Amino acid sequence: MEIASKYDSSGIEDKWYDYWMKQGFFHSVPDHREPYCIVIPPPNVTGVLHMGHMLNNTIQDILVRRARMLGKNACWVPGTDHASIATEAKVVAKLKEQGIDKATLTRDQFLEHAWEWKTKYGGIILDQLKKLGASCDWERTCFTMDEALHDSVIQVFIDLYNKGLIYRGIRMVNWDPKALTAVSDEEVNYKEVNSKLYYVRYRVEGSQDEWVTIATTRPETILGDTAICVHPEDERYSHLRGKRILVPLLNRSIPMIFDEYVDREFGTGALKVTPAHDINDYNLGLKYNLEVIDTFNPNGTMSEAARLFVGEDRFVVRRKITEELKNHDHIVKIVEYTNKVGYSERTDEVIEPRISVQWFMKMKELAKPALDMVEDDTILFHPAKYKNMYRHWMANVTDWCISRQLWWGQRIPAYYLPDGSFVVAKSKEEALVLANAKLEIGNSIFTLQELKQDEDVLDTWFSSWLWPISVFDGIRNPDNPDIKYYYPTNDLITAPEIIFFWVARMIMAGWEYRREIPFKNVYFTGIVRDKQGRKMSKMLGNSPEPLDLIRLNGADAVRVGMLLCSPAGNDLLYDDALIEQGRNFCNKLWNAMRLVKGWPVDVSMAQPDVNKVSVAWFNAAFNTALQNINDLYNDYRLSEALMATYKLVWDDFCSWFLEMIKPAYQQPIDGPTYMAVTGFFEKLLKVLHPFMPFITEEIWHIIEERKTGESIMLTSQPVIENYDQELTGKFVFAENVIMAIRNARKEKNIPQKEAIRLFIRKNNNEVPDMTFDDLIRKLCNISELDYVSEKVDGSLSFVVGSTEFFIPLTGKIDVEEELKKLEEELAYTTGFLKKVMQKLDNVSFVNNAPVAVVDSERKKQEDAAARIRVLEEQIRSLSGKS
RNA sequence: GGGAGCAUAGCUCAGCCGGUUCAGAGCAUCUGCCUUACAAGCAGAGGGUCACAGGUUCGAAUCCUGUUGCUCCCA
Repeated sequence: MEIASKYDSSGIEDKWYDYWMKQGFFHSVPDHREPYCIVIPPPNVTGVLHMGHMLNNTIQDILVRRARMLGKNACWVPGTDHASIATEAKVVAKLKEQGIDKATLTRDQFLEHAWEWKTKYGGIILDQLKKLGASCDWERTCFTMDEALHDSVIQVFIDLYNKGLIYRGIRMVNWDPKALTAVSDEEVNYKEVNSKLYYVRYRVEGSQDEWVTIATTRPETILGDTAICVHPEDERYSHLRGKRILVPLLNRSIPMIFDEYVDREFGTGALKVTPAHDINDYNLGLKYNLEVIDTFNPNGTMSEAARLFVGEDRFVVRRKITEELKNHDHIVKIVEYTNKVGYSERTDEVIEPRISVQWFMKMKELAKPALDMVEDDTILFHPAKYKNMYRHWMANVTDWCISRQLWWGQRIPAYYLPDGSFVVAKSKEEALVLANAKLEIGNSIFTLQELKQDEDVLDTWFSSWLWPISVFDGIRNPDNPDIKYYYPTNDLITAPEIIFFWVARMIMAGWEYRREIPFKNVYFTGIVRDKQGRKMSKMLGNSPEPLDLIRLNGADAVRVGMLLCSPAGNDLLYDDALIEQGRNFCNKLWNAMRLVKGWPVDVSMAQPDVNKVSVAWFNAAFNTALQNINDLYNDYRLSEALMATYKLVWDDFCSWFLEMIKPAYQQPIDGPTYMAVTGFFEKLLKVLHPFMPFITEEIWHIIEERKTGESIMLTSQPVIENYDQELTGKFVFAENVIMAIRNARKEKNIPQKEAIRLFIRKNNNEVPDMTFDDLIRKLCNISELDYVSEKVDGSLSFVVGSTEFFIPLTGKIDVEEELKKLEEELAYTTGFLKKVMQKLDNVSFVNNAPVAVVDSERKKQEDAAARIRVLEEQIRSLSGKS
């Protein structure tokens, strides 16, 4: 059979993915086995696959596939998130393109469009994950607005409201004037911007020419000023006590107030107070009972209350009012200034602090157990450093604003009565019952028509925080078999950016509704950046198209490339070279298969000793490596587990083992060795499978005939078996000998084809160990290998440990060069011995250091001394001759 | 402004509850090789005052203090 010399992933990957799907290998139902469960961090329905998803989902797939091969009942639940703001923005934009204004639609009409959009685009990202090889249980695919999940959210809202944990309150919120909704503190990004600091003077009421100068970055808010505040101990302003000030342009009279809040060093030390448009001013307003004048409309234009510039945009007004203030001689100066401005994470619009009525959730009570469970390692973070960040946030947690002024999402189940009070209930009908039950006897009862449901929807995270429970319908049916079997889930793989948005809140919800953790481990991935360390973004155009990468290199290569350089929690600097490395590795594996498949097998042949020892050695190497790989997995050091596997395959298996047992050209291999080789190959494929699902499946089917319905993904991971522990150490010596001979050949230009003789002299009464002598003979093309008691003249020589090796050569020995090399080695070893002696001569060291350490130093001393004797003797005899 | 983390080879990182010549890995670089699995390869080589300055110790990349630089989180 002719097999291509280069591995080509095209065709192979789709073939196997279809096969896995058709066979239903990804599907899981509860049974007697130990469960292993991951719920996917649901990507937005607006999203398309980006590099971050690739990394994140590769890791999940590795863990799931491995768990499956460890005999667990593995279940990876996929799904998507409705993403209120992002999706609504997309739908609004799309409608606009079609000439439809959202404002002309009813809520129901709009939602119809939104669902249509979701049906059309919402599944794209999940389909893309299939190209990556993701072994999700697609039959369990969930969406945060599916009926079950929706109802769970509503039920939880009602429950928390009844427990007094949800309340309605007037607060300063982060208003997004573009999305026309409040957003939570976590959804505001602060960016440093170059702006200006305007020094504006306000006239003191009742005076002709007495002024107070304030400094502000937002002159457009002057129209909403309701006080001027200075520090009570600021002598510059003490004369203004009891005075009133006139707001420029409006001549509205406002009080002077005195509060320690003011920073005397900043600006002029006098602060204009605009309670409606600044959180700190708002607090001052509460304290001094100031008037609140909201001068902005929801869309960021000036409201009637501003009296000037009504209907004009806040940033246009900033410019215009500055002109106007100049004209009236109120501007003292304008200086350049850098400050931090909040931007909406969703729309990138400048956030406007705004007073409004919103729904909030109390966090303090829920945060306590959620913090404890991470502190005491009931839930483990990988890497653990994120515990610090988590602790800090949880200890300073503030109430969560959960209402959003949108239509796409779970509508808040609160119903308002004509008198402005409200009841919270699952349906309008139930709300009516509750409302009437509250009535005092004699009052006329309410009708359905009189009830008005709250217009707002809930924050998307208010549904995702239930995700690990709600995907199994564990809120509505807390005792159903799925939730009881799969929950708590095992691992969560996510980005540190959403540790508060999501991770912390899932832990809270898990405790509140199941009295259990939602997952045992949280693995934080890094951010995928470009070579210059910049975050990948559409705007910069610095992100490769993931599906192109997969098409060109194969999903296995992409998975390997991405993982190799991304230890948990460290950012990954993406480089095409990484994928190339993955691709080369696929090719290596492929060619190893070609080699082995190409050997004719002669079952009548006895197994040569050299093969026997080689097999025993690789068995030792494999098991040692497997132990290490298992340990790395257990520590969630996946990239290191991959690297260890990579080296086991490439170095130990391909570079050493296959060369060791390789038959001569066109010669057959013996049966037992061939069986061992294919056995090892299969074990390696299994260890590799979680990292590289496609190529391992392909090769697994090539190296042996398989039945329909069989798959490597259903096999078991190799377990540690007995092996000769001493063999690894003995091989290191042989390896050194082989490398020394290769070097000698290279230096002397002796081609591999030309056989050489090798003589070995043991010193210091050492007994020769001949375990690998045949192997050395084979790999180095040695025609004659003998032990001698005297040095061999006219030979190239080298020393390994304190054993001397001689390669007889005619006329090719450069004595000077040999001496130089020996002198160098001697100098090095002498230096080493000196250092060891320094330690051993130090009484404190011998007395204080552990016995094992001292012993090991003594051993070093002996070995070095023995080696020095041999080197010195070689030098003596060599220079004696010259 | 408050807090956290990091600094080791050209790059990405491991080592860090002190103890093997401990200074490592992969990639990159350089030198030989188209050796009948693989040039997407093989065989080798070079490369670091472990950010800087002190301290503790018989012994420090590892522990302590300070300095500098970078990153992240919160306000």
